[in-house]
Amino acid sequence: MTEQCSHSNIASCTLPSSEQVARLIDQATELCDKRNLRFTRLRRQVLELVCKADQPVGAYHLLDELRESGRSAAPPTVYRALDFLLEQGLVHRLATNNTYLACAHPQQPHAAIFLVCSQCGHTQEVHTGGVIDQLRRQAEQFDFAIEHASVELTGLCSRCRQ
Amino acid sequence: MTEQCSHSNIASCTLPSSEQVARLIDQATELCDKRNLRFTRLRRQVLELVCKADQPVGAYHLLDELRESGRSAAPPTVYRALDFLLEQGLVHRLATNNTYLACAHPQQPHAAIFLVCSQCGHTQEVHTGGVIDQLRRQAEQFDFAIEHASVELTGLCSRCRQ
DNA sequence: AAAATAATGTTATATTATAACATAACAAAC
DNA sequence: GTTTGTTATGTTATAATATAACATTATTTT
Ligand SMILES: [Zn+2]
Ligand SMILES: [Zn+2]
Ligand SMILES: [Zn+2]
Ligand SMILES: [Zn+2]
Repeated sequence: MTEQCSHSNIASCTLPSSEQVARLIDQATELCDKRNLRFTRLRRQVLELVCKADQPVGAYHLLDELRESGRSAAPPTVYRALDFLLEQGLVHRLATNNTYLACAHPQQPHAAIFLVCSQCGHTQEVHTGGVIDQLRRQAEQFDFAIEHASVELTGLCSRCRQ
Repeated sequence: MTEQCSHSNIASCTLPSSEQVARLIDQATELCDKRNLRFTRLRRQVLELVCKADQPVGAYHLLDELRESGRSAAPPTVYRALDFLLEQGLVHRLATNNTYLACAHPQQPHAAIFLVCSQCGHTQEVHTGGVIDQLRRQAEQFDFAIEHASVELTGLCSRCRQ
């Protein structure tokens, strides 16, 4: 997991510290508890793997990691866990490259946009009310009610531009 | 193809008229001519199929239609044609549902956003400089240079809301 | 403890897309 | 107009992503 918080952009290319991962797992535990949902060992393990990755990861990469960890796993194993995490807003899915990444702010529901580096894969989640509001206004002009906004910007990150 | 022009929103749910399809084919012919590219029979046929569809279509749907038309075709047949059309800006690809639709304004390069109805599949291409400009500004704050913006809004279209 | 529910295991298969190499069509050069 | 190089297409196989269907296990409720 990269530091995806738009408020601490400077550290955005550092590797995920174990503290950051632990914090997200704690938040997830609390959140599932609050919602009376089972944060099972499998779901926790998949979230950990997604958090630890320094880039969005594919489902089959997670599957390999689950297997390496000794657990018996097949595609449905990982897809079901990912579906749960997606429903709970703990991870996001990037449609442009079929990958999954941990949400940086799972506590409150939010719309986000993603900056995906086409060179190094580094991906940053940005919470920006402004863009989403403007999209909503645009959609309203067409009498269109947005249920989900997928905004994925592909390009070069600051590091790769230098 | 649906009428995707943001200037004639009212007709957005009408079926594509053969004139509209013919117009887009003409534009494509002219455009390829200008660029010294070969608008072959296959490429024309695939573009026609995409244009005639009243919704974005999947690659394998196009493949079936090619075969029904009597042509020998395999997956690479359609994907290569689609790649060409994508490169030339004649069609767009929707990442959220792996479908392809004809560009409403292939003449000038542009960034577009898509309103995808989750109920009827109707999809509208909207050209809106404002949103893209704001996205670009947001990205600049992170020293990020956008190469491609994928903005796909899923929700209910006006017809399905009633 | 029994019954109901939810989660996971397991096998098979669907869907989307590309690799690799052969053939054919076309364009440029001779 | 034939050779030569280039581009496009045909063809077979396979990769990558995702889901269906049903059996088993774990958890919760009664
Ligand atoms: Zn998030
Ligand atoms: Zn980068
Ligand atoms: Zn367009
Ligand atoms: Zn609709």
